[in-house]
Amino acid sequence: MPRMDKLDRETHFPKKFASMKCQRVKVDDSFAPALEDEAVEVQHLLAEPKTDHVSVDGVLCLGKEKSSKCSETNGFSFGFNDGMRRNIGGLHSHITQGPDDLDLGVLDGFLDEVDEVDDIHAANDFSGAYEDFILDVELAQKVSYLDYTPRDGSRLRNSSSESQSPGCSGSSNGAAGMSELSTATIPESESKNGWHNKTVKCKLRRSSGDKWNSQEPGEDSVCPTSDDIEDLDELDDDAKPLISLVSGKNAKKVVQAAKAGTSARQKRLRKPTKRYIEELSDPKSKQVMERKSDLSATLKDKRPKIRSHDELHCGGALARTPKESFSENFNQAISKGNDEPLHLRSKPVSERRTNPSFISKGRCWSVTSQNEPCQVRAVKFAPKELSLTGPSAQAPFESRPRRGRPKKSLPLSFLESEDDESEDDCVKKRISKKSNDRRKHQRMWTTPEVMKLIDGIAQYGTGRWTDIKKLMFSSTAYRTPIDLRDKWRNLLRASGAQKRKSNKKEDKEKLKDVVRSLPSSVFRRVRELASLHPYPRFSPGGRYIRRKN
DNA sequence: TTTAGGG
DNA sequence: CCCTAAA
Repeated sequence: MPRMDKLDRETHFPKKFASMKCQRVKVDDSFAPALEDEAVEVQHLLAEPKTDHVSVDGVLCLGKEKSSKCSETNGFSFGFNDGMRRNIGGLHSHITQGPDDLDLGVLDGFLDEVDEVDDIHAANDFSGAYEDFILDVELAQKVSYLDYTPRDGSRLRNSSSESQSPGCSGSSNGAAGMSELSTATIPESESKNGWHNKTVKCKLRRSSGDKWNSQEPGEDSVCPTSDDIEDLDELDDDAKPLISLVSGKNAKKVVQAAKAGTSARQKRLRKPTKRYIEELSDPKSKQVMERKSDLSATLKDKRPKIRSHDELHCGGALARTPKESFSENFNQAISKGNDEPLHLRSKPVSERRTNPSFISKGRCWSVTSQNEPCQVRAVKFAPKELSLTGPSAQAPFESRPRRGRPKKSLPLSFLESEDDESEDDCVKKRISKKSNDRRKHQRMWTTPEVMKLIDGIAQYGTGRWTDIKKLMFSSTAYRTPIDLRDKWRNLLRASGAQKRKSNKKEDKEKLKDVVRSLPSSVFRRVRELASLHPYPRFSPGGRYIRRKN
């Protein structure tokens, strides 16, 4: 699609929104009336019916997905609404809170949850339709939240024709409309980030209210460690290099930066090259792009380099490749709090994974459901302060590569923010800062988990981590055998069952934290097992110890 | 692929 | 938690 010049866009947008507001004035104002406008806008955008530009992407997806996918979607949407609702109550109080006030532990939990979403995605293989939705959301967000002039506004003209809840069962209309929107939108780092920031709050809130309270006594004592803090700081730092680059107008720089980037995380975030996008933008080339993605995945370090950005608009929606990119987007959306089933999130992963009901709730994925007001509002709440909250509020919206087999290949996820040409560098800089960094996806070990681990070791001894994983942690996908082993290593150190070679204060402190958070009984067992199943198979004396079993 | 070990 | 070497 031809790119609109700025002027054009600017003039069109306001109109559109003005009309939108009129149409939906009723949306539920029980909450912060001032926010209503934006809320309405968002809502409307989400419901945006198709326009003349039917994105091929959307159509394809719709056709392919069929019923199975629908049910999956339903689960999410429903869950999200539900969660949001619960969430909203607490938002106010947190909005003004500074980043430092956030409970890091909670944040940690939230971050972990992002990963889980990824898992879910993997299981269900969501595709295009969701992407579109997500993109939509992003657009909506951009428009309603950010105070800079929206672009491509002209493409949103058809807002007058409302199509309620483009559910999965609905005609291709809804989906098409969404994809249309997304095409116009093209994730800009700003919008994305804006969302991101906002949702972090929401989630944090949710987590703190629910998760923590429901924890076991032993876990209550688990406090954020200095590690957490450090990580957060790191995030900020990591983001910096990218920020400046992203703000630059040419994608080239970004690409270079990505190349030069030392952090793997940054690499993953890398934006799609122009050429790549262009190719993908061609409706016919869907297969081509798939192939391409595979190729790029294969070529570890050889990433496509491109430059032009004009095609990005078209490419955006289409460019999303099946898996990786989508998963990322999906997660993004999730982290943005848009469609995320918060109630699911707050649950232990194991529960979620095992409970099929959440993916087949029987509800339709409808953006305009009764729950919507909540959604919108929640979004709304993402106070600007959030974007100012700094590093600690940051959270990754991207999940790490699937556990277990970390793919060396570069995920095509860099599609995230392909639009570089943006003029509003300021906004972008500020916000992109947050989106571009990733936090280590760490999941706190809970006491029950530790106990399970210990049981497993008692049964199998050390060295059979896969077995332990399978038997004791079959329901928790996020714990890999390696994780188990690492945890055991840590436990040994913490329990003093192992000679501690690190005499650094820092390390000791950390260990102390661990000890504090776990019941002493646990450590007793650890010590027992340590003598029974020596971990380093070489005893302190240097003698090899045969594994029992 | 899994384990072990180092970072 | 991540990565790599070795088995």
